[in-house]
Parts: sequence; C-alpha cells; structure tokens
Amino acid sequence: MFVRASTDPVFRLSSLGVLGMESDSNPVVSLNEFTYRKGMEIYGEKEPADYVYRVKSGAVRSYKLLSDGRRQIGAFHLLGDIFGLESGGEHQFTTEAIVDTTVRLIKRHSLDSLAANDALVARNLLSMTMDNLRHAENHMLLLGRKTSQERVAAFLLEMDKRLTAAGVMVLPMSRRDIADYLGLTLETVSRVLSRLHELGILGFVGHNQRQIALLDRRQLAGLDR
Amino acid sequence: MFVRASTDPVFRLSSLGVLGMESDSNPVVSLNEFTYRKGMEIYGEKEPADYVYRVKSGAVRSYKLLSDGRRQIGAFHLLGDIFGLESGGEHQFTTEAIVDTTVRLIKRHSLDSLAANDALVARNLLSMTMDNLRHAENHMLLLGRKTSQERVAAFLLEMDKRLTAAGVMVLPMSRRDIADYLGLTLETVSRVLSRLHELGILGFVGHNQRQIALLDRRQLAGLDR
DNA sequence: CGGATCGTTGACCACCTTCAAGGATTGTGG
DNA sequence: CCACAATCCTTGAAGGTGGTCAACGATCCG
Repeated sequence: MFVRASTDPVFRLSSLGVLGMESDSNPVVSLNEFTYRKGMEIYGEKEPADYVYRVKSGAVRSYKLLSDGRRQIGAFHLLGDIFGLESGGEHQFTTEAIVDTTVRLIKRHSLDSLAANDALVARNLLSMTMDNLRHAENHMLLLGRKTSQERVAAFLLEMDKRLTAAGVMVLPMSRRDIADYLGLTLETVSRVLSRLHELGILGFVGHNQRQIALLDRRQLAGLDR
Repeated sequence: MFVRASTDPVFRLSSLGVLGMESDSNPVVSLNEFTYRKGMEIYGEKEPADYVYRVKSGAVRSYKLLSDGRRQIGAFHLLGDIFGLESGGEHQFTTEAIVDTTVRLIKRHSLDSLAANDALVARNLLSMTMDNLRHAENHMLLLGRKTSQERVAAFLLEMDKRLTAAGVMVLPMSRRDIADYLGLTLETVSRVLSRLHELGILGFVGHNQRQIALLDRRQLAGLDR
C-alpha cells in the first residue's frame, strides 16, 4: 500500500465538456483521461495542484497521514465527483484509486482563465468548493462528537444516497478505509456492522461483505443523531 | 446560555471597504456594524445567509449541535476574520459572540453582484472559501486521529499564531469552548494544560487561567504530530 | 491450489469520559 | 467595598467506549 505508480497510467483523449459545466462557446481546454490501477496514487499531499479531476469510473480516497502512519480519510470520490480543486496551488490531500479508476482531468490554469472570463464558471467553482466545505463541516461534527454507532449509521446513509442501485449498495472501500474515514478502527467498524446485521437493520447480499442492503433506513437514521 | 438577543444590537454606519477587498471603483454596498454582547447569538444554523460578517473586535464561535446537546465548534473567529460565507443561502453553523463583539456586515446579495462583475472579487471569495476548507480538512485530521495532548498542543499553536501579543496570548474562550472545538471534555483539556504547565512548556500569566505564555514552542510542536 | 488480503470475533486494556467535590475568579447588589 | 451567587477551573476516583492484540475463517488472485 501507499506505493507510487511507477508506470504511466493509461492515456486517452476526449472532447467532452469541462467538468460537466458545458458553457456555450468555450474552447475545449486540455482535456483527457487517465486510468489508475487499484491502490495507485493519483497525487500526493503538497504536490502542485496543476489538475482537477472528475471520476469517470471507479472510486478514490483522499487522505492525510500523521508521521506515525495514522490516517484520516477526508472524502471518498465516486462516479461523477470532482476532486483536486485546492487552494494555494498545493494539494491538501493524497489521493489514491480504491479500485481501478478512470478520471477525466483538466488543467487548473485553463480552468482559472475560463473563470476569469466567465462569471458562471467562477460561480460553479465557488459552489463546488462550498459543497466540499459543507461536507467537511458535517464530518467535523461526526468525528468530534458522534459515537461509533452513529458514525457507521451516518456512513451507510451517505453511501446509500450516493451509490445504491436496485436497493443494494456495493461499497468499493475496505473496512480499514471506512474506519479511517470515520475516525475508528476497522475492528470497531466490523463490530458495529455485525450488530446492525443482528438487529435486522442491514443485510449482506450473497457472501460479499461489501454488498449491503439497508433494510430499515428509518431506524438507521434514528441511530444517527 | 443559547439565549437569543432580545434587543437589537448597537447599530452604526461605516463607509469602509467591503470585506477589506477594496476594489478601485466599487460602489460602497450596504455596510454597517453591529455589536453583540457576550453569549448572544449572531445567527442560527439553517437561517438564511443574507449577511457576511467581519470581526472588528471581540471573538466568535461557530458550532453545530446534536439533538441531545453535544456541541462541535467548527471555528473561532478572531479580529479581522470573515465568517458567515456559506453555500446555498443557508448558514451551516450557529454563531455566538464569545465576548462582547463588534462585527462589520455586508449584504450577501450585494457581494454576489459585485463578484458577478469583478473577477477579482470572485477570486477573493473563492480563495477565502478554500482557506476555510483547508482549515476544516486539517481539523478533521485532528478530530479523527490525534490524541488529547496533540489536540491541545495544536490548539495552543494555532491560537499563538493568531492572537499572541507581547509573548502572551489572551484566550477569549472557556475551557468548555476549547473542549468542544477539540472534540474533548473540559476536564481533559484542563488536565492536559496542567500537565503542559508542570512540564514547563507553558506558563500562566498572573492568576488568570486564560492568559498563557508559550515557553517552548519547539517542544509543543513536537507534541503535535 | 497456495498465498495474500480482508473481515470477524474474543479477551484484555487504556485513554478519555463521567461523576463529584472544592477552590478560584467574576459579576452583582446592597 | 464587601457579601454572595454564579461561573469557571482544577483535581480525584471510578467507569465505559473504543482500541489493541490475537486467532481464525473467508474471499480474492496469482
């Protein structure tokens, strides 16, 4: 783990809209795709933030490390999410592909010049950053004040909203990833999930511990304050 | 506590620059000052975010509450800080004056129209929001992964940077505020501070427990990872 | 099939919380 | 200016939630 990608990721070109914000008459700026294999680093904390990314397929984790290896995941980036939009020109997180992942990427400086001329693009950048801020603020409440049960319940509800298809969510991330997102250990996450399973609040689909069906969202929401 | 201001705060007019971002030829938008007494609420979570604020004097806490009263303070706003700049038109936090506090306030919609016409203002809004985001991201690491000692050390270093004059910092907030900022109890904060005092890392000035001199910033930084 | 990774569960433990008491400081009214 | 209450801070003792350490089973992947 934490191994730097030694080979260049798969490279392809695309002519789709910038960040999904298709302005009427914009020149298509340097816009292409990369594919990262499971576990590969996309960028490191404190590297220059020259690109902004959008998840085309797969999933990404953003995290910070303490010197002794303790890890805090700040966000998971799923299909359609934009990440890497940071202040000051330096990335604030390290990001890795959780599974094989394809991202669309945009040069930051072309985005900046777009924003300088188009107030709508500027508004979108601000709006996206504020969305990230709101997520971080809610997560501070979770990390600072919620119990393990409340944290896991909140996590399940968040993921349910973001990636449930046909009543089942397929989590791309491991128990350790979940734990590092929730400020817990993987054992505690596992125990709480087992407990919720016993209580009939969730079910595992097949024998895959990452395919989860929420059987009682109402009750789950009650476990989160 | 948590009592809503029943009387209108002191009202004055001012003709200074907007948010400190004096553009060359901007019309001075609705710009005035309010003073809040210690403990008074400035705005509540989920209220419409019609104004943005700048601290002229005093100090402010921004927090979220859980249904049973657990509180997480997301930030302290000190002299010169801007707060209340939120997404979606709704405030994400409740804010209160920690001590008697005067704020300058700006109508949000006038700020928006300014930004629509002036790319520099728009950049400043984005930059400020990104600064808030970075603070929140670092605080997530603290809340999710740091020990009580590391949290208090980080807090002291942050406050030292922001409000030390003549080698002494005068904390406006109580031990409970600090605890709710750091995701601890007030007893734990008190114990850690006592320990740091025993170790000679900090000193109390006079008999006031809120006037603290950092005697060994190097060692303190070592206690934070 | 064999190794590596992942997830679950149990036993024990530590850090921080809870509960409690007492002292110090601040604010208020006489 | 003092008396008194309210708030704040500290400190001690006990307890609990979640962490640590360990073993084992399941799944994945070569």
